[in-house]
Amino acid sequence: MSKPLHVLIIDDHLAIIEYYERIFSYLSTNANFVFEIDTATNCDAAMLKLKNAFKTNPYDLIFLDISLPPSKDGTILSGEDLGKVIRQLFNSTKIVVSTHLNNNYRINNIFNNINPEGFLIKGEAGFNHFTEAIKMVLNDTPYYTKTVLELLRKNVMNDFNLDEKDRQLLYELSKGTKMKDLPKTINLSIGGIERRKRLLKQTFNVSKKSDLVLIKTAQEYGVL
Amino acid sequence: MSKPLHVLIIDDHLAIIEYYERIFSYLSTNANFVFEIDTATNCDAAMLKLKNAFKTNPYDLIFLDISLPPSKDGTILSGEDLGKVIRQLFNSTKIVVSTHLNNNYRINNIFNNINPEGFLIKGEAGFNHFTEAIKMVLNDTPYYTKTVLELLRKNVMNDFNLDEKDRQLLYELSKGTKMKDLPKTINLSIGGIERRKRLLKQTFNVSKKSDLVLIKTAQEYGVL
DNA sequence: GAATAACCTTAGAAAAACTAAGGATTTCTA
DNA sequence: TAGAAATCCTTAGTTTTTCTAAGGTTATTC
Repeated sequence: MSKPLHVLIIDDHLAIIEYYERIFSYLSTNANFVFEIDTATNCDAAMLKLKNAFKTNPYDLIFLDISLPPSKDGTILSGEDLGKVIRQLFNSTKIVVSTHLNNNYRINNIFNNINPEGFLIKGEAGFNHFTEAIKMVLNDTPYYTKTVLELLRKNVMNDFNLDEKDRQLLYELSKGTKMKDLPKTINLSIGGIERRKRLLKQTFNVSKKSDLVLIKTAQEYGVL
Repeated sequence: MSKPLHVLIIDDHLAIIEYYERIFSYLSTNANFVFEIDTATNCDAAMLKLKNAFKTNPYDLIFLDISLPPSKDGTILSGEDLGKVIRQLFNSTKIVVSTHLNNNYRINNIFNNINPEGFLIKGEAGFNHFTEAIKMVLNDTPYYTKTVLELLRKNVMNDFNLDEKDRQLLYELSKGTKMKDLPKTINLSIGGIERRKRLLKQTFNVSKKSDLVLIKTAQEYGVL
């Protein structure tokens, strides 16, 4: 019998953890896998498990929720930070992100920060999706659910060449941040920001239209 | 009983067509689908089918090979052109591209020109992949095989902000075009092209390395 | 080893991006 | 609804980036 696959489940809802455990146990009996499963319900517990595993028995697979309460010392703010740590610590650990977040900007950020092998949106993933995801990811094939795939697809398509500031601007606008407050976060003069907004409206073909239209269009294109 | 799904299979190998037909027939008996299947083995035949279907019975699903012999009149050069026509003619037809091509530059182009709902690399797709692809695509969920997914994933990740000229430069270099000939195709002075190449090497962290290294790195990142 | 192409530097021109300031217009709100 | 606040749109001037042109150095190759 081969060495069991070391798995860590990180989620702040016990019910979800139990759900995942059931899925792994199903795979054990039906697909000939052997798992050794750890769990953590918050960032601190997760960090502890990760540090221990680092020395002795690195994880093969980590299920990672993004919305987690921050660590006590405030250094780890979410599952996203945790994911970054995992990538730093282990280089062959497969990460499967499972989250209810479903807006493009956040998904994009998660790809940039974690680049997970699997990415499931909770609302669209059921038992079959999870079993499939585990099998695929362990087999070196990425697994993404519908919303994620659609975002990826839009992403290859459009070639807008926005830089970080553009994206930040769009994001802040979508949150309703006021123009006069933007220079604090974006490091440009009001004029410069206005210029960029004008150009953004141009690239999205919504010149002369409202900011709301800009935001919605950017979202449609999967940029936001 | 519901209206049958109108399917067109385009591939220049009869064996492949018969293989696909078997898959559709399997789905008919095992997954309660009803298909009406047309086939075409070259661009002209495909165009004819498309034009006929346009008036009477538009296709729900089209399986499209990319490497096809060009049409007699030389207007349709490959499955890629055919895909563009399909997108122009029909707006609700799902396209599944199945091809043996597997380099990033071509895959990228196919996304930009056709943006298929399904994309399978022939070497990595077997019976299960095809049945799964059909079911998923008809259910409005994109389906892509491993290589394609990995490319898409790289694509969200890297944020190099290359413009058309950069890409063109990389492409020409990869073909072995000489620097002195580039101004003819790229519309910049030699100096400007040299500058861009220097910057490209910088963004890919291969400054001071050879052009070949640049090309290979760009390919690894899925840009080329 | 001479020709050819690639690479690098420099100086200057041209274009693009940004700042700052002020006025016109719209939107908010008390 | 009048006044305040925020946005939008100029303009003029500065800084930064990008490009051209030309010439010199270093590899390649025939």
